[in-house]
Formats: sequence, C-alpha cells, structure tokens
Amino acid sequence: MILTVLFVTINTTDASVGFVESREVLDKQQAKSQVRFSRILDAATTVFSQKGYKDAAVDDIALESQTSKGGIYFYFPNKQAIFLVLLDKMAGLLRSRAEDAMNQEPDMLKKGDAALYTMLQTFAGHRTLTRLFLVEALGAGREFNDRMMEIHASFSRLIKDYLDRAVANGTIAPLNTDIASVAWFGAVNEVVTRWVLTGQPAQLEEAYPALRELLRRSAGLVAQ
Amino acid sequence: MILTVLFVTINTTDASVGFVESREVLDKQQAKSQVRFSRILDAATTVFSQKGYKDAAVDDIALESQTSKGGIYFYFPNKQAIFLVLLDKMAGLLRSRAEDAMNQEPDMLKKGDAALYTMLQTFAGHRTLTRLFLVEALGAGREFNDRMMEIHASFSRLIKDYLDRAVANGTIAPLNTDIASVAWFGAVNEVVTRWVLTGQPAQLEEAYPALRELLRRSAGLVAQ
Amino acid sequence: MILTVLFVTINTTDASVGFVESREVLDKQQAKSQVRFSRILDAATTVFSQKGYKDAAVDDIALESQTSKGGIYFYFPNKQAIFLVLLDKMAGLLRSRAEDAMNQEPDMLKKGDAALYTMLQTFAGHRTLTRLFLVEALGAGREFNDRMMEIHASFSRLIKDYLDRAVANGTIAPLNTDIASVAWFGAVNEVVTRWVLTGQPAQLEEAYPALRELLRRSAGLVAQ
Amino acid sequence: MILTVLFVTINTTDASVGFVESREVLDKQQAKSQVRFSRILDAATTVFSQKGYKDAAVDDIALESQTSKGGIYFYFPNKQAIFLVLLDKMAGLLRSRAEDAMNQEPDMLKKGDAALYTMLQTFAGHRTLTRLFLVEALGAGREFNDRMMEIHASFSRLIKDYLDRAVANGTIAPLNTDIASVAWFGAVNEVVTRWVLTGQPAQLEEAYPALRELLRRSAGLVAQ
DNA sequence: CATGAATGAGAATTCATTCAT
DNA sequence: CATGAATGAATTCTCATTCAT
Repeated sequence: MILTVLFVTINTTDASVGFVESREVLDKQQAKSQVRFSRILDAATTVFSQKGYKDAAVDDIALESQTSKGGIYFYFPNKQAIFLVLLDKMAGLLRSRAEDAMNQEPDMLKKGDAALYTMLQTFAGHRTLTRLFLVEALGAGREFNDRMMEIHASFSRLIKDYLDRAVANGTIAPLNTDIASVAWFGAVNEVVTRWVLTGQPAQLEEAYPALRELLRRSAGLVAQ
Repeated sequence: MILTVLFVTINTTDASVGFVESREVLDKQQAKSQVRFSRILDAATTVFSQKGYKDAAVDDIALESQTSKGGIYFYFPNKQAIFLVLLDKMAGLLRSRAEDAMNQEPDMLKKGDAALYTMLQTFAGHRTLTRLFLVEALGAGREFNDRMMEIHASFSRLIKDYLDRAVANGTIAPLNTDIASVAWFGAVNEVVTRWVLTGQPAQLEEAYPALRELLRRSAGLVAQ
Repeated sequence: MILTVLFVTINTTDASVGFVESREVLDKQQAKSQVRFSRILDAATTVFSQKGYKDAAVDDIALESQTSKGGIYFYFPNKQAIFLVLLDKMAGLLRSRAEDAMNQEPDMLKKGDAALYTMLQTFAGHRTLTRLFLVEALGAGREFNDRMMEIHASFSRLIKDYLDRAVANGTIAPLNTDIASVAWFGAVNEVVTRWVLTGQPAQLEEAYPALRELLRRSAGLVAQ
Repeated sequence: MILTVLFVTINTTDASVGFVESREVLDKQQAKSQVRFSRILDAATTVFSQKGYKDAAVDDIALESQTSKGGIYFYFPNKQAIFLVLLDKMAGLLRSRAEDAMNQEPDMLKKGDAALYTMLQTFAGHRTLTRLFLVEALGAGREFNDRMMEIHASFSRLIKDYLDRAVANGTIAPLNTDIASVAWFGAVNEVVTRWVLTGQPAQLEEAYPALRELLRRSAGLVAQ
C-alpha cells in the first residue's frame, strides 16, 4: 500500500495528493471488503432460508457467496454470528420502517394503519429474510431463543407504546395493552408466516384490509 | 421378548407350559411394548424440548428412556418419526380438547370462550410439549415445515368453521374469516410462546380474560 | 444375545448350560472389545511415535488399527485420552518392573543396579513406547506437561526413596537426595533418548556398566 | 523498503536528498530491518513458549511482534524457520557462554564448575528460551528431532572434550566419557526442566552445589 | 517492504443408522 | 426383541501460506 502511495507521489507534484490517493486506495479496499461482506450475508440469507439454520453448512454459504470457507471465517467468528447479524438486520429494517411510517402520520389512528401496512410491505419485499425471521429463528437453538424473544418483545413494546398513547389520548378505550400488544404481534406474525410458507395470500398486502379491521375492532373501534 | 419370557418359563416349570400360555404371554409382551413405546416418547419430549430437535441425539433419548439406541430403532424408523409422533400427539390433544369443550357448550358465543380457555389450559398443562409445538417445530428443518403448516392450518380451520357458523348463525356480523382465523390462532400462539419462553404471565390462564375480550371485540362483539 | 441363549437351551437338555453359554457369549463380546481396544492402542503407539502427538491424525490411528474413526471415539473420548493411556501404560510398566527388581534384590547396593538394569531393559524392549515417553510427551502441549512432570516426579521420588533409605542405612554417605534423584533420572533419560533417536549404543544395555559406575560414584561409592 | 524511507524523506525535506543519501538511508533501513527481525524473534519466543510450537499461530507472533503476517513471511520462509533460528540462538548462547567460562578458568577442575554454573545461570536468565529448548523442542515434530539431537550431541561433545582432556591431563581417572558426557548433560537437563516446569528450586542456581558435587564424584573426584 | 484479505487443505469430533450377537 | 459396537459422512473451525494492493 505504501508502494502505491509512493508511486502516486512520485508521479505527481503534490504530496497531499498522495494522501488523497491513499485514502482512495484504502476506500477501494474497504469497498471490496464491504462487497464481500454483503455477498456473504446475502448468501447466508439464501442458504439459511433454504435449509434452515442447523442444516445450512458453512460450506454451502461459502459456495453460494463464491468465497472460501476461510473467507467467511475472516469476516465472522462463527456460523452463529452470521445468523445473528441477519436477524438484527431484519429486525432493524422492520423497526425503522414501522417507526418512520408512524412518525410521518399525524393522526393517531392512521399511525397504526401505516405501521401495519409498512410491516406487511416490508415482509413482502424480503421474503427470504422473513422466512429466517419468523420460521427458522425460533427453533435454531437454545442460544437464539433469548435473542428472538428480545426481538419479539421489542416489537410488542412498540405496539404497546402505541396502544398506551392511544389510550392516554382517548383515541381508544382502556384495555390490557400488555396482552393486546403481544396478541397483535402474534396475529400479524401468523398471517405473514402462512404467506411465507404456503404462499397465501398471493400478495401479502391483500391481507391488510381484513387485518386492519380486525385489530381496530379488537381495540374497541368501530369501523368507519 | 416372548422368547425371553419363555426362557424364564422353561427354567421354572415346564417348557410346554410356556407354549400353552403363549397368548397370555403375548399380551404381557404387548403391554411391555406399550410401556416402552411411551417411555421413549416421554423421553423424547423431554430431550427435544431441552435441546431442540437437531441438538437432541438419539443416544440422549435412549439414555433418558432407559432403553438402548437399537431399542428405539425398533419402535421408530428414524429420529424424525419420533418428533412427528410427538407433534401429532400434541395437535390431537389440543384439537380434541378444544372440540370437546365446544361441543359441550350450547351457546355459540360461549363455545369460543370454552375453546380458548381449554387450549390455554392444555398448553399450560404440557409445557414441554408446548415448547416442542410452538418453538422447536418451526425451525426443525425443511421436512417439518409442511407438516407444521398443516397443523397450523387445521387449527385455523377449526376457528374458521366456528366463525363461519357464528356468522351464518347471526351471532356475529360478517367478516373475513379466512384472515381472522389465522390471526386469532397467531394471537394465541404468541401469548403462549411468550409464556413458554419467558414465563410471562406466571400462570398462562391469567391471559384468558384479556385475550377473550380482544378476540370477541375483533369479531365485532361488544363486551357484556 | 438372549436368542442365542434360548437357542442353546432349546437344543440342549440342561438349562444351566444356557447360562454358561450366555457367560461365554458375553465374554466373547468383551474379548472382542478388548482386542479392538488394544489394537487401537497399538496403532496409536505406532502413529504417535512416527508422527508425534500433534501431527498424528485420528484418521491415521483409525487406518492403522483397521477401525473407523467412530470406532476410536467409541473407546476413547478424544485424542488426548489415547495418549494419556499410553503414557500411563508406559509409566506403570517401568515403575512396576523397577520396583519388582528392587524388591527381589536384598542387597541395598544391588537394588539400585537391578532397578537401573531393568529400566534399560524395559526401554530397550519397547522402543516406540519409549519414544513416546521421552520424546513426544514433553512437547505435546500444555495439558500434558503437568502430567509428564508428575510422572517424572514419581520416578525421581522412587529414586529418592531408594537413596534416602541407602543413606539411612549407612550404605552411602549423606547427600542432597532431592537434586541427586532428579539428576539420576535425567542422566538415564538422556542416555535412553539418545539411543531412541540416534540408535547409539546399538544395544541400550551396553550403556549399563558405565552408567552404573557413574551413578554409584556420584553417590560417593568407590567401584569395587 | 528504500522507497518507504524515501517517502518519509520526501515528506520531510527534499526528495533529491533522498537519493544522495541513499547509502545512509540503506543503513537506516537495515537497522530498521534488524529491529523488526529481532522483534519477531522475541515475539516468537514468547508465543512458542506459551503455546508450544504447534499451537502457536503465525498470527499470534504477528500480533505480539506488532507486525503483520506478511511481514513475518518476508523475514522467514516459514514458521519452522523461526523456531530453528530460536533453537540455534539458544544453543549458541549456551555454548559460547560455557566455552568462555571454561576458557577464562585455567584450573582444569574449576573449568567444569565454571561451565556448569554458567549454564545454570544462562538458563535461569532466559526462562522462556529454556522452555523452548528443553520442553517444546523435542515434541515439536519429526523435522526437529534431528536438529535437536545435533544440539544435544554438540553439548555432550563439549562435555566429552572436557572430560577427555581432564583424563589425558590426569586430573581425573579414566572413564567412559562417551556415556558420562551424555549422562551429565541429561542430569543438568532434568534439573533445569523441573525448574522450568515446576519452579523448583525457586532459584535455579540453588541447585549448583549439589549438582557440582554429584558430577565431580561421578568422575571419581572426592569433594575437597 | 508491509499489510491483511483470501485460500483450502485438513483437524477433531459428532451422530444417525445398521447389524451381529 | 434388546443391546451396543461399529461405521463414515458431515460439520465446524483452524491456520500456514500466498499475493494483490
């Protein structure tokens, strides 16, 4: 790398350019690293999703990502770590999209609708990640259960916060938001899981109206 | 094993007696067989629930059931079969209890309540089986997903039938029972899953009132 | 197995034979087990001795012992255990032979001679085990060092006891038996190590007279 | 490497100077090279001594020496070479010190004492190198055994020469110096090995008087 | 010259399944 | 029928070595 820098320096008249170039060189390397990192994650998504966590071999991921086994272990300490990164990625994606959708909607009632629709949309747009998230993750082993429950809990909490605010707000009548939030999450979960495993409904978003109606009513709201 | 018994017989009284009483012997043997079969299933429940499907070794089950590996392979063609029997056992238990509860209740509305309460009760009484059913089963591998979806579907259909009848009945207003049944099942699922993995609520049945209220309302019923 | 027993019983007139045969059957199995166990140990001796502990693959031992890898892991929990068994075997062999030789010799001075000669003889008769014991064991890894030092210490202690008794006895004049015993052990060690690695002297026993003289003198005894 | 230095030069004063002073630059570079070379050796000493040859990773050495893996492979063709350099370094150190000590002592008897004391002192002052030399080296693999035996032999020869001269000299009575030299080396070896592995005696030099006495006597000398 | 990403050939260990006894 | 020895394919992870930058 220093050689590269020197080469540039000698061939230019400005040393500072040398540093600029050096930055670029570094960037190029980092970019390459990034690309490979992503390629591994993509491959892992595919493989985990196809074979399940336990049945997926690191070799499979290496093959799929066009890397070597050693290459994968350069980026990840072990198989589990890959899975966890994927899980967190999906959870983060869902959370941020849902929160964004809610923030952009001033109306309290419509906030919930927006979040629900956004989540269905996000799931629909990442079918393999969704499979990982809803199907493979729970049974992937003792070590993952805690993490999964945290993630589930974080979504339930998101819903609970919304419901609590809506109650405080007077938008909806008081209800057991603890159970309600868990149940809501479960309801959406199951609809999405069925879609991911059986392909019903063909377009996940088709479930939106009925689901919205259901959740609204369960919170004591009459359809308008 | 018959031979074993015979052997004993031979050494106690008379070999011919052994043959004469072979019928009785067979029964005895069948009973013994049954016992061993159950012992294996119980052991499998424990082990699968503790380690998960993939991490559970047939040796573990053999140890726990006080049999030998070979013994297990006499009763089951392979490891997967044990798991499937367990799954079906739990599904059957749940279904029959829920159906019984509904049949015993003439009032349409209360049928649903009874089914819900019975299911929570059944889950609560079989925590390890529940864990298998809701946590381990999904991620246990490709081969199990279809079966699991069938089971999920069968419960959703049970709910759907009930809702359809209630609609036809005029008990509740028309609604998308396809989505509703799946969502209901998911809602209950998630509440039970949380309980199984985190121990909340301490008594699963505590969730009943809130859950009942929620589901009722979602079907357009006002709490009485 | 029971079948075998029965078969025998039915075809004989004496039930007690049944038991005799059953014993024999068991013995036959146990004998087979013993044979395989030994075959693995022998193979391990060869392989470890040829390649060293670290470079020896369990696969090599499996090949050499005409077993499968799994077969080896049925008898030993891991590679290390095989090595330790071998080490203990050699240590036990040496110790017991040396002690026997000393016990059979009433004369104090000759006890030492007998022990020395016996050890040289034993080493000479088990060249590969000796290699393991003196060459491979020390550098085989942190976990083995403690054990090796224990073994070394046990031999030094054997020598020290002898020296102490000889001193108490008046056979030899007082000396620092702590250092002397370690040094003696080291002296013999090195002579044997050279033999094992370079083949000098051709017959290890050839070193006996000089070594005996050396050790005797070091204890303050004049050659007779 | 010159280029690297040039780079620095360019950025500090004047590029042309860089070329003019290229001699000096080369020296500077060589010095830097030397430093890095030593740093790698020191790191290797530490790491090999801590983990053993096989368990030490080149990465560990790179980390410890604050270099990169590639850097190490610039100075050494492979891992084995590092170890051999270390071995030769220790052997050379011991030899030269022992020989110096002997040369500085005119009295034949005291030559031996001086050599012994110097060796103990040298070992005591380089505990990690000693560990490498006496513990790790033997079991490090087939390839090292020959070299180790050469080293052992070279020390034995040193001792043998001394003994032969002492015999020729009339200082000591004739004895089998071939075996005696090996035994002496082994005796010292074992005392040092025990110290390195168990920490006994706390100060290695404490063993000197007893050891000296022992060796002297074994050569037929009465303590004065 | 230095760096560290990349490779790929193993290594130890596990385990479902079979089968002789 | 029961047992447990035996198999061997599969799996995760390691690491010396190479080489583009």
